[in-house]
Formats: sequence, C-alpha cells, structure tokens
Amino acid sequence: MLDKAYNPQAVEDRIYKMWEESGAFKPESCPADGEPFTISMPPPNATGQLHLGHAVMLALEDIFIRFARMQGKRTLWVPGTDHASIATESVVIRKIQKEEHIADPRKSLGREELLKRIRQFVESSRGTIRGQVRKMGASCDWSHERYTMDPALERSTYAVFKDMYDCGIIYRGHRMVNWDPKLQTTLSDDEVVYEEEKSPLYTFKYGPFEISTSRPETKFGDKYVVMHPDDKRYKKYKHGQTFDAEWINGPVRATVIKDSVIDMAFGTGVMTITPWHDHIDFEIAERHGLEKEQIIDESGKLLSIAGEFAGMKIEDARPLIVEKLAAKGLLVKTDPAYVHNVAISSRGGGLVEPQIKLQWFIDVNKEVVPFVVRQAHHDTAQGDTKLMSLKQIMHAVVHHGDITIIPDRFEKTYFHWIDNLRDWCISRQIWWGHRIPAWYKGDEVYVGVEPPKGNGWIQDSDTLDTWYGVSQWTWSTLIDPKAAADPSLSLADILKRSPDFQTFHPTSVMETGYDILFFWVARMILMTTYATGQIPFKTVYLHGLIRTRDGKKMSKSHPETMIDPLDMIAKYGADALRLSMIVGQSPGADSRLYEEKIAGYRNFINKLWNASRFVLLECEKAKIDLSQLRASSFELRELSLADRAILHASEVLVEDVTKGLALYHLSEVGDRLYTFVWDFYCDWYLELSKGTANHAVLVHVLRRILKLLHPYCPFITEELWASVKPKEAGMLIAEKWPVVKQEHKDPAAEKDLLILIGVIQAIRKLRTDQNVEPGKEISVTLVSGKHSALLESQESHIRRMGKVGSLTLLTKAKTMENVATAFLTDIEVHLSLEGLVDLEKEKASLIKEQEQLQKFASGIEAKLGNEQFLAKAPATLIDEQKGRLLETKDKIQKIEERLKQL
RNA sequence: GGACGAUUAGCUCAGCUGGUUAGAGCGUUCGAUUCACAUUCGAAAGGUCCCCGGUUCGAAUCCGGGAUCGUCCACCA
Repeated sequence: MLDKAYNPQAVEDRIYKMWEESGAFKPESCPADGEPFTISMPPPNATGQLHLGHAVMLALEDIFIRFARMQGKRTLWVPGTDHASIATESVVIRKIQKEEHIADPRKSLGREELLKRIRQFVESSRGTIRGQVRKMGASCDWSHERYTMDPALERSTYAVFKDMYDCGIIYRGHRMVNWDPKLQTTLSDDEVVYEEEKSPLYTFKYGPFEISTSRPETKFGDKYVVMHPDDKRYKKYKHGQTFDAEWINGPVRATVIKDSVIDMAFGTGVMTITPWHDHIDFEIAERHGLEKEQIIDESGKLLSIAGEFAGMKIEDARPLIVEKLAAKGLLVKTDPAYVHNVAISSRGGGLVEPQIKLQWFIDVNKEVVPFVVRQAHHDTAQGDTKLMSLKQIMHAVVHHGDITIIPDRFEKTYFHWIDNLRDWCISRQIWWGHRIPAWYKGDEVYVGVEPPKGNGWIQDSDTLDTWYGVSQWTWSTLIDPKAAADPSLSLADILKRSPDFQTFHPTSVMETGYDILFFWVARMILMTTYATGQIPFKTVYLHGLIRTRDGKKMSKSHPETMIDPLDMIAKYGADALRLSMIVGQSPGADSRLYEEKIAGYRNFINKLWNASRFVLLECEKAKIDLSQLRASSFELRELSLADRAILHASEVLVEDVTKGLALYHLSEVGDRLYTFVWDFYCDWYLELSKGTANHAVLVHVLRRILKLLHPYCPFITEELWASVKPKEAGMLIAEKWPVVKQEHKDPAAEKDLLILIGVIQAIRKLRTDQNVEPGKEISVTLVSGKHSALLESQESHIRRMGKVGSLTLLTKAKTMENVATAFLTDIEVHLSLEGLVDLEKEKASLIKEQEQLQKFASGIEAKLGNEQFLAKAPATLIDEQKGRLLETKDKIQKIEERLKQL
C-alpha cells in the first residue's frame, strides 16, 4: 500500500533509471511505422550548472516528446552540449587566474596547454549537466547524445565552411567589426548591447565650422567635414573643397564632403568622421573613397597619430584633450547632460570599440544559393530552383509557412531582424572552438576540411563563432559518425548515408527562449537551408524568461534572486517544479516563479497521490483485484448518476487535452487537468463514491488521468501506474494515448450531477445557517444557488432525474456526503424546498434578464425590419436572426411565467 | 526614432473567435475534520476589468486615441 504522502526523492531517480534501462527513450522502441517526431535539445553550454531557463526548456520539450511518443509517433529527442567558445574560454581563464594566480593564462600556458585545461573542464561540466537533465525527467535518447566538438560535427562545420567559401558566401576582408578590447576578440552584432550613458557633448571650432562630439579622443585624424547637400547654411561650401583648420596637434587640411546621411537638425548639422572606429563613418568613407586611419589600438590605447597623447588609455586622454582644445580657444561649449548609448560587450562587459580588421565574413546578400522553396504557395512554382541570397531564403521559409513561429508575433521581429542584417563576422580571436580551416603561405590562401599538402602552410589562428557550428545542430547531430569519418565522402554523401538524418530531419519542433531567436534560431535557418536544402524545423516554440517574484531578472550577481532548479527538485520534486513553470506561462511572455507556487503544485501532486491511495484502499476493502478491472467491467446502464457524469467529463477531458496539446496550449491544458483532478475527481466524484464506489469506474478514470497527466508529471504518474495498471500493461511512458469513447459520453448526466451538487450545497448551507440537527426533516428550496444558472428549468430536470417529487430528506445522514449517497442509491429522500431561497433576489435577477432579452429582441426586430440589412445579408443569416428572435421570445415568456409564480 | 507586449481581487495570473451573476491559486477571515489527503475540507470578504471615445441589442473581449510599465531593434555625430 502507498505511503500517506508522496515522497519524490524516494521515487524519481529509481523511475528514471527504469525508463532509461528499458530503452523507452529510444526511437527503436516506438512503432516502426510511426510518423517521425524529432526535437533537437538546445545544447546547454558546457560551462557547468543548469538554471531555470534550461529547466523550463526541458519541461516543455519533455511534454512534447512524451505526448508524441504516447501517440505512437517514432520519437527522437537528441540531447547534447555546446562547447560555447567565448563563454567557456573566459570561465576557464578566470578560474585559472583565481586558483593559480596566473595573470595571463593564455601567455603563460600557451595554446595547447590552455586547450587541454578547457577540455578537462568541459568534460566534468558535461557530466554534471547530464545528471541535471536526468533530474528533470527529460526522456531524451542518451545513446544519441552529441557534443558540438564531436568529430562528426567538426567535420560538418569545416565542410560547410569550405562549401560556403567555394560558393563565394564566405569571404575574408577588411571590414568594420565590433572589437572587444577586454576579451581581445571580435563579436557579432548581436553580441553587442547598448547602454544609456550620460557623458558631456563638446562643441569645437573646426575651421569655419562647429562640430560636436562626445568622443574627442577619436578626433585626431579627422580631416573630413560632412554635411547634408541640402543644408542651406552651408550652401557656399562645395563638395570636395578643402580648407585649413587649427586642430588638436596643430593645423590640418580638411575636405568638405556632402552626404545625405547627415541629420541637419542635429547640432550644427556638420560633423567630422572617424572611419576606422565608427560604422556610419566607415560607410561614408567607403562611399566617397576617403582615407581611413587607425587612432586607437587593440588594447584601447591611442596610437602615434595622437602625438603627445600616444600610448594613453582613451578614458585618461579624453579630459586632457578637451583641456588642450579649450586652451587653444577651440572649445565652444560643453553640454554636460548629454545622454547617448554606448556599446557594451555582452560577453565580457567591457566597452566595444569598432575597428577595421581583416576577418572572415558570411555574405548574406549574394544571390548565389540554389534553393527550392518547397511549400511556396504563391509566387514560386513547386520544385522551382532559384538562386537566392541567404537573407532571401531565411525570409522565404518563414514567409511561406514552411516554418511556423509560436507565438506568431515573433515572425514580425524575425523579419525585421533579417532586414537589418549585415554580413556576419564569424572569426574570433580566441583559442577554444573550431579553428578556421584556412591556411596561408605568403599570399596564398587554402581553405579545406583537411590541411593542405606541402610545407610552409600556417593555419589561421582564429576560431569560428560558436553560433556557426551550433547552427548546424538539428542535422549535424543526425550524421552517422562512421560516414563522417570517411574522408572520401562529400557532405552530401555523408547525409545520404546517415539514416537518422534521412528519417528524422527536418525536426518537428525547436523549443527555446525568445532571447536567442536571433543568435541561434535564425542562424540555424540560414545554415541548414544552405547546407542541406531542408528547413531545420517545422515549428519554433519560444518560451519566455522566468523572472523573480518582483518581475526582475534572476542574475548571478544577485544570488538571492536565483532559484536553483535542483534545490526545488530536492524539496518539492521534479513534477511540481515542472507544473509550476508550465501552468500560467504563455509562449513568448515572461513569467514569475517563486517557492509558494512550486509548493502549490507539490500539494496537487500529493492530492493525486492520495486520490490513488483512496482508490486502492476501496478496492482492497471490497477485495477487488484492480489489475483485472477494465472499462468493460461496467455496464453503462447500471451506472449511478455520478459515474455517468465523471465518465462523460473524462471523455471531454481527453478531447480537450489532446486538442490543446496539438496546438501547444500547454498552460491551458495543465490548468484543465489540475481542475479536473482536484475539483471534479477528488472533491466530487471520490466523495460521492464513499460507501457506494463503482470500482471499475474509479479505476478507469484514474488511469485516464494518469495517462493524460503523464507528459506533465512523468514521475508520479509512472509510480502510481505501477499500482493501478491493468495486469498486461507495461510502463506508462510506453502506453497508448487515450482515445475518446463516444459511448461513454452523456452530457445530460453531467448536467444532472451539477443539479445534485446544487442540492447538496443548498443542504449544507441550510444546516450551517439554520443549525439543523441530524434526524430532523428540513425544508429546502432548490431554485437558487450557483449552479441553478446551469439549468434551463430546474423543475423539469429534477423530474427527469426521477427522484425528487414529494421526497423527504433523511437528515439522519451524518455528513452531506452520505446525503448524496442516499440520493444516489435510491433511498427515499424528501426535499421540500421552502425557506432557503431568496425570492426577492431571484425576482430582481429575472427582471434584469428579461430586460436584457427584450432589448436583444428589439434589436433583432429592428434589423429584420431594415431594408438595407435584408438586401445585403445572405438568406441564411436572416434565418439565423429569425431563429434567435423566436428563441429569445420563448425565453422571455418563460421568465414571465416564473415571475407570475413568484 | 521604429516595432512589439502588458495593464483584470492585496499578490501571481486565466478569461479562445463579443453573450447568463468576470474566474483560479496564494494571502486574509470564519468554520469543519478519527472514516485517501492539515501538503486536507467547507465557506466568506475582496474587482470603475488603466482612462476617454466609437461600433453593437450587448464590450474585459472588437476599433480609434491617450496614460503607465516592460521588451526588442536601430542609433544620435
């Protein structure tokens, strides 16, 4: 027999082990003819702990997977980890600095030694992560576990690089990049965040002009003034005209440039440019063929062009430069309250300094990729191959509905991102990651999966952006490692010889946080459509961020705000944690989590446990072997009202849950199950069963609940299943999803039960209010009360139930539950109904309803009398209006009759 | 500057395509309880559905405008 309370710690690990050892997570355990259903688990960074973001991701994906598995689909969930180049390298470097007091581990240890240390660190992190994913109950196929630096994935990363290079999509060139002086590497545009900062805006005299800047330290090399061609104030200056100006370190010769990018309303409408350190300035310089000069070096110090300031850090030099210009009489004014955005590295937290550097880029605008827009419905014929740019492909597959994003408003965000997308800088000046497969000898460049033959080739020292490799995740994880190890095969051949890829790609759902829509989801679409010609996934489900009770972001810098999923699992169990993160969370929207919420769902889990315990005890009392009970063990005709009602409700539940899950309405479905179990099954049906239990129905409905709830709460449902399952059944994880039994549907029964519930509530109220002793005959009116509203006509319903006419209530019954029992088992019950009802209240509400209905009726009448309406509206609509009018008039009449009675 | 989202009970949130008296959980108050469960049961109090207009017989819901908060993108020389 079950314990009095559910103890997740004693159950979860054992159950997980049982699942894993049985092979239930593997697609081979699913029906061979099942429709494939695949999820690629977004790989956590191999840097250590799992947080709530991972927990919510695992919970959601596990629900999708378990639901699909129970529906008989051939289900594969691929787990894995990401080497996370920058993040991991900096974590390990910081660790070494702290633990071994080595100031610059890169310098002291050298490339090979540092990589060795990182590898060790990653190995242990991966072990930790595996354990934590299991704790959440994630039913992923561990035999398919992958790592972004597995040989097969490395191979595909290099192969795609070479392919893109040959195609002209990947190029190497001097371009403006985001340089992180602190981490000494480039960053992608998406890795830069902007923060508001107040810093003075200085206005200086520059020849005949006045220019403003918040960064005087970049202005040493400025020798162009730019203004709008339509600016009347500067009409007399011609494009290309030169003039001399006194500047920081003496006189300079400057040139006038006219460019319409200038905002005439800002400041004086004139600016000087620094093309080496500013995106916009770079573009202006490119447009007009202007010279570019580097002012700031890679560590954020001024170069020799700064003269006496050379070698100084920019923040130190700034005030001195202002001082010098002021001394020269060139400072016109200072606006100390100026607010602007500064670029910050989301990786290292330091300032980002734009620089021109020789880097590797992906061209997103070159129309050279042959692509078939498969489901193109409108503007492209089926199977028509077009040469498209990566941008166009990314746009097309979402636009044409090959990929659906949930919630759909993010599609707009996605398109907007594509519109603003610039070429993607993919080289990073760090060591940990996929090293760029390019080799140099003098001016020669060789790009290939394998190093070139011959001596004197030096490999590029940079590595690829982490997102480059992991953008292949949905399919590189499905590559057959043996095929990938064969150097004679092309990527296309490798894919052809990878059965998993052939069966399970494109994947079904990509579930991840909306915060990495750009970093990853968009880039997966780019990379996968390019490399395989397939979309990576059919549906994107974006979850929101989990925030604190106050709506703040949980952050490592404020440990008190953090909720550790493992702590919560230890305290409340994984099932409770899962529910607390799913119910009340809608896709794409942030939600708040706090301990009481989790405790609430722990209570629910325990409620389910005790309901099952009750069922088991009842069966034991009656000496019934419940493993023999089936839905065929009861005759529908012989069932009590409560039995018929719960059967009906459970059928409707199956419909709702199945439909809801298919539409990814997880929160709604979770709430529906919660309410059904607690309010209906436990609070009503089990109560009504006391004394007169129909064991077969009790067990049948409980089994349904366990099945429907299994995707949400896999542990407890599996544990209970062992006690209540039919003899021949196996584990719940492998059970078939319930199908609706139409013959069990009986809407009238549910309605009638609601009336009964109304009766019981009325009696209860009477007993409390009027302090009626057991054994005394009481008078109750049934008309009022919450549930009366559900009745068309109570009298007729009660008559239909055939039990209430001139009945006497036996208040001998000790509890109200027994009254109900008596009611159900044909013991004669007398209800005389005076005394409880508030006639005035009923009258008032009837009058109100009557007024409303009359208004409604007059509205329709007016419509039907309106010639314009009759001319425009279709005949069916007019009929419908007529029908509604009759119905309404009928209702009004009934109300009038009732009012007369009162 | 552009886009998106939110605003419903003290708190956290449901409320789908307009339709009976706007719901739940937590919290509060009152009461119950040997009989599955105090991780329980029953009940009560608590709401200008952010504001103003409009459409409609009828608006928390649809439309327009505004306010406040939040998020993303762009970016200011």
